[in-house]
Amino acid sequence: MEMNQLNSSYIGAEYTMSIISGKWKPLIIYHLRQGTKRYGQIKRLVPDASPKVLIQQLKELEHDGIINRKSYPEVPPKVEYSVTAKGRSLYPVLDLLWFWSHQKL
Amino acid sequence: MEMNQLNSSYIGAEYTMSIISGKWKPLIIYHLRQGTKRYGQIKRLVPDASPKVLIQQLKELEHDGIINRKSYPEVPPKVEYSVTAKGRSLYPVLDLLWFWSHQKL
DNA sequence: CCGCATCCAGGCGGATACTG
DNA sequence: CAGTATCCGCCTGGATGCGG
Repeated sequence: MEMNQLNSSYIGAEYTMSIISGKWKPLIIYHLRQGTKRYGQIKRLVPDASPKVLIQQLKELEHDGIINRKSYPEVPPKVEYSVTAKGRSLYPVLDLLWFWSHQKL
Repeated sequence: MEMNQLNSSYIGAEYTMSIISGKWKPLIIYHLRQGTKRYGQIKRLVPDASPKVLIQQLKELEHDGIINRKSYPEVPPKVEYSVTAKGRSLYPVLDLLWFWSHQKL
């Protein structure tokens, strides 16, 4: 499928946006892009997100197959988040969105 | 400014999305991409949008400099909408969003 | 340490009827 | 023809306190 032809409309663009358009999702993905992180680390990197919302966004990203959650059966608990292959395929999209916003026209 | 370096975080990606993430905006831009259109034509091309919401989306796109509104002082009224240069610079973004959603992983 | 439960507020979009 | 006006439901995200 070639991009230059037959984007029959932009149906589907909304789908992509629905996946990355949570309040903290781009930031979460950005930080996880630097490498696997524990929940507490993410919490500190995104301090303005309340725990409820942060968990919510992580769950949605996990549900959409963008990130992976790995829980270790330890005490105290340890949970690691990392970006999946599908998630990595989003990098060019987020890069372009970022780039457009910083462009002078 | 190069895209491959220093996207200091993804701050800004949200801005781009806020511009194109109205319910009918991608579809509106898609249709206007084919050429200048009158309000009534857009209304027929996007029939599921109520007049209120359609106008609202057009106004926001205009306010953000994505489309241009040209009103002719005639009776009956005639209004034409077209995509601006800034709006055209969004095409690659929307194309990529569309492409990602149709990708098999 | 890593969450979940509850309550709440603001904004977006839908339905319908009306106007210069 | 090209919009306005009004009312209203839903969903996202925020605040706060509790639990395994």
